[in-house]
Amino acid sequence: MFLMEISLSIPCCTPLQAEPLSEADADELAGLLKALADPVRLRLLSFIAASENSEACSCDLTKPSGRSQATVSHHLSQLTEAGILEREQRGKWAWFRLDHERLTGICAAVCATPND
Amino acid sequence: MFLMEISLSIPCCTPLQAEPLSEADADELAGLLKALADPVRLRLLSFIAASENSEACSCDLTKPSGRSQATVSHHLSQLTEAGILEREQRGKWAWFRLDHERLTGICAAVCATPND
DNA sequence: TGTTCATTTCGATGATGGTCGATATGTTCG
DNA sequence: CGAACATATCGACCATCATCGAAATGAACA
Repeated sequence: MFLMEISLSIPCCTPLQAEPLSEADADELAGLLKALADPVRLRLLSFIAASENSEACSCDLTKPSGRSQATVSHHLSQLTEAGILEREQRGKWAWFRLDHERLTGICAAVCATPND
Repeated sequence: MFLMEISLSIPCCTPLQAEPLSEADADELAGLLKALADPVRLRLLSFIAASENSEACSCDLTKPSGRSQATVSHHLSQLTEAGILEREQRGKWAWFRLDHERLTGICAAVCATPND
């Protein structure tokens, strides 16, 4: 059973339910949602979120995802390009951290209503 | 400038950030996000949300979307199948209403953290 | 500098998905 | 029942995308 409260400010996109979305705004929000809308990417995010400090090394992500190293790199790039992950090079390893604000911004754009 | 507060309970899916998602949970959540992740569908939702009582007739959605009647019907079906829209037949017209709970449930699954 | 290892990029392939015209289904009304 | 209209389904086409092996890039270290 879950009961939770989320406080949001400064969404990343024009809110869906505030007024009719322009084509450009719809493209932008759809692009971010597309980045989320893949089971492998969701599991990568989930794995990272469950790790210490919400960050994980790329080398630890290949095995649990069940995909090739090239495919995992591809997905991580997409999430990074969408601003949902942040990439940091540490020695020869690449570390990825979750950007919680970005994620809540996307949610705010989808769910926020004018009366909020 | 937007400043808003969203109260959530009973998300529709296993939360992304609570623990590592199973493949089945990831597939389910990805399916719902895919339903959202299209600019035409986002604009349809936005148009409906901005209408009286958060509902609109299919006949009023074709023109503003800039797509053919067949394509609009296709998108409305996808949103309905995902539970984001509810379809109701009134005479020969089909009316669609936004399911706010479903939408906030999806957002909760994406954004909710264990400490919420 | 050259070797080693982690990661990205490239190229190709198969699958999924958005789009539309045409047709089918379903609803109202005379 | 039959005509008229709204919506859904069908079939086809084209674009996008997930996937992987192979090759290229980048970083550490001897």
